[in-house]
Amino acid sequence: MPDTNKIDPAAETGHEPRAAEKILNVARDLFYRQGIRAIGVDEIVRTAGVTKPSLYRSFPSKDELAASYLRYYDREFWARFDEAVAAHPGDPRAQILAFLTRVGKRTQKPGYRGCGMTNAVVEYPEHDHPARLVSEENKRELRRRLRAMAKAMGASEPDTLGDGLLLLIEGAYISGQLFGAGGPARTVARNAELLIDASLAKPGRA
Amino acid sequence: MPDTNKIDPAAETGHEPRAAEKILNVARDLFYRQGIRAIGVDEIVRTAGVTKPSLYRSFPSKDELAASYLRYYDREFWARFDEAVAAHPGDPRAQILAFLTRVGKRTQKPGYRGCGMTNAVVEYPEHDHPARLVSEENKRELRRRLRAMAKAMGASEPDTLGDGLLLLIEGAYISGQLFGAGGPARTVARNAELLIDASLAKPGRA
DNA sequence: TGACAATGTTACCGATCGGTACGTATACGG
DNA sequence: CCGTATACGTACCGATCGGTAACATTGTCA
Repeated sequence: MPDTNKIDPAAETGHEPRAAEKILNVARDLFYRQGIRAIGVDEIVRTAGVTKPSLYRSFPSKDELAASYLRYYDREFWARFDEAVAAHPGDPRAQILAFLTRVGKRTQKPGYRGCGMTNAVVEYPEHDHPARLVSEENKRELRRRLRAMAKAMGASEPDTLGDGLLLLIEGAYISGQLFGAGGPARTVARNAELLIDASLAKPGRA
Repeated sequence: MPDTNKIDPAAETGHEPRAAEKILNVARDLFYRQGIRAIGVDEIVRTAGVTKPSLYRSFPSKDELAASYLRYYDREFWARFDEAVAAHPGDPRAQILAFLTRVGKRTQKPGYRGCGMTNAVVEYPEHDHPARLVSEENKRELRRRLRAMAKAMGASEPDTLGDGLLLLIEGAYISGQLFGAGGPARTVARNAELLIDASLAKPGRA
């Protein structure tokens, strides 16, 4: 299924960047670092060195530009996720821990701003906003995969464990940008490890 | 230490609400439900049935009004937290679980919008923003208390457990507004229970 | 009743918001 | 050399942003 925006600026490389590509690259950077609502289209086109009509020729609206930014972010996210999965074939526990170890490290880097999609959900509570739709789809799929991995691990309550891992992940995204280096997000992999092992033990209490 | 805003509209009741009080009440509702950046001062004063100079005589700026909203939110938060603590004297495990059980329930209610302070951090990445300062102070104190409670429980890695609980809490705030009813936030207390019990067992692995 | 302080109101400010009508430059095929 | 299509820029739109100057109203206490 094709993108909503008319052009895919990251299609092939080798050419000098077209206006649409420069715009999306700048928008990705500014939207992520400052927030979508905080950045105006004027600032985007000024930074990209283009003009406003160029933006609106490639993207129907600012909201759709934001959605394109998040679709890009979504692809990057799954690339990172699948990389961790591919590093430990057939071992979902190691897959999750590898992913969370890298998340934990990223959260400690200066200027970390959390998950672009999570942030977009906070910025846009309206359920039909283009940016939110992309984010919600990503999170639903993440939840589905985490639950499946928890089941594959043999957890006694796979849905609980999958959801618990998602809570830890989202908590790491937020805590990372809230506390910076040395914050709670540093422990996300270790806490996931504890939670997983506790869930693999027999039924637990009543 | 007194508030930054000139007036405390929730000081005593029994009088017909002054403009400042009406403004703050409306701002609390709109800022929480829609987000701070999404709401303009015109909409606030219009909804409150007052005019703009009334706002700016009681609050130095919109940013400071947002900070006042968050200070109010901070007080409500600690009231809820201390209520759970007081319900289980000397039993930090039960205190945490009581608090998280209520958090989990709140996240399932329609229109749930997460934690106002967490949302403000996402909306304002600048570290010197008045709204962010209030939120960061709240979160630092929460982290401190969670770690202290983890230590009081006798956790083998108290800082790890305290931080893990904070990750679960922040994850519940986000997931609650992201997934709505039936989302992962429902399991926050159960996952905290698993994590706590795993952390109370002996050292774990290397 | 008169003076003062607190509060509310009308009307306005420059800046920025997202978005667009319309003209211009460049590349390419005939 | 011309016609056409594609890509980009100039100049502008009404609406809304956060914030304010100047004036009117009210309550209180002497």
